[in-house]
Amino acid sequence: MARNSSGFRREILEVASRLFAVTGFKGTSLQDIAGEVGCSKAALLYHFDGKDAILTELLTPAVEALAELDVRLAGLDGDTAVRPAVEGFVDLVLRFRREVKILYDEIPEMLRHPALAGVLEMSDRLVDALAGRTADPEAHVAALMVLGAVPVVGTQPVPLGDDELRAVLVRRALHTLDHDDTRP
Amino acid sequence: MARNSSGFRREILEVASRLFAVTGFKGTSLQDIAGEVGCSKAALLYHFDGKDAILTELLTPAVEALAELDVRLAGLDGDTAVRPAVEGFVDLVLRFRREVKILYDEIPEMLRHPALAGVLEMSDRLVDALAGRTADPEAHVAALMVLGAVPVVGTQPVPLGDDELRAVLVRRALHTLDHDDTRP
DNA sequence: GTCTATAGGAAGATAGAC
DNA sequence: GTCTATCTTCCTATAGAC
Repeated sequence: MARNSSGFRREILEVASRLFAVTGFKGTSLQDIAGEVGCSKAALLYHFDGKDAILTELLTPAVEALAELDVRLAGLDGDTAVRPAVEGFVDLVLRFRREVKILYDEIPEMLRHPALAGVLEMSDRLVDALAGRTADPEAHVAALMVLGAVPVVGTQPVPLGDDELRAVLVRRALHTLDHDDTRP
Repeated sequence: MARNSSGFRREILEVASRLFAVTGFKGTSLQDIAGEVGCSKAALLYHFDGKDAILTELLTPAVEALAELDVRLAGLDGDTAVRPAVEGFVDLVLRFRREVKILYDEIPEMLRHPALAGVLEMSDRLVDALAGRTADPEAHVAALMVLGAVPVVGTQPVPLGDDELRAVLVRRALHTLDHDDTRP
């Protein structure tokens, strides 16, 4: 036959990974995967113990790589941890883009909701403004960083009052964008 | 009676908002909301035209505020847009924390999946390493910013090759953390 | 190994009693 | 206005034929 068992497994994982990254885990049904692969739901469930098992097999390498980074950093004190942490984290994210997208693309999935019409376009223009309306790729990257950074900090518990948090966030975002405040 | 119509509507919105922010939109059923409010699904659907209508009413103020910022920034050229963009964005996120959480907390919902066991704890330790293992709140904020920034950039289309993107990301992340590379 | 058929359940939404 | 009961649809997962 054209595809052996393990080849079929890999094909299922490949399709599932792509669909999960686009429509989210919950937003993707076995039907969707089966349709794309060109087989039945039952065939999927012969090769995997369930939808969860597919996700688990998909994410395990990335989680293991994170665990390795975790161990590596545990041995480093204070300042010496910063650079390895940054490099390790960046490498991890870039290496497992697809897997990270599975986590994060529940957001674009939500952004397709009618209630959020136009938000994507406004975000693009916001990034443009944050980048100082230049075509410089590095400014664009820095602007995207701010776009991702602020919501995470804003929705996470932080040991700061609201006014203080606002001031710190604005200052550090401007710093990231190389627009440090020089006013008195 | 104890609660009038509009009071009931507000209570439904309040409960829905909280549940959406914790378990995500798709992860929260009308049953869940009704149970928490202490009424039936039918009662919910008497006051709202459906689950989507609840979400829409919940997110509309935040989307409108974003639209206002969008208009305000459209009139500003180049560099002059950066600071208002940063301040406007930070204010927006902090003012609509709950709504932003509804978008972003599809992720923590996923992080509860067995395949991702331990990832939250490892993330906490990663933030600690990124912050240089200090108790300084600003360093902690900067570390959280990097944690949020890198995945967004890594999963977004950027006009850079992989090696270049890695280099830019590492450099700017270190810059955000005040650990700029001073090596030759 | 892969299929069809179906069980079994949960979701959103509706109908009609009160 | 709010309820119970029900409808429809979609989901995951299983059983058994081929």
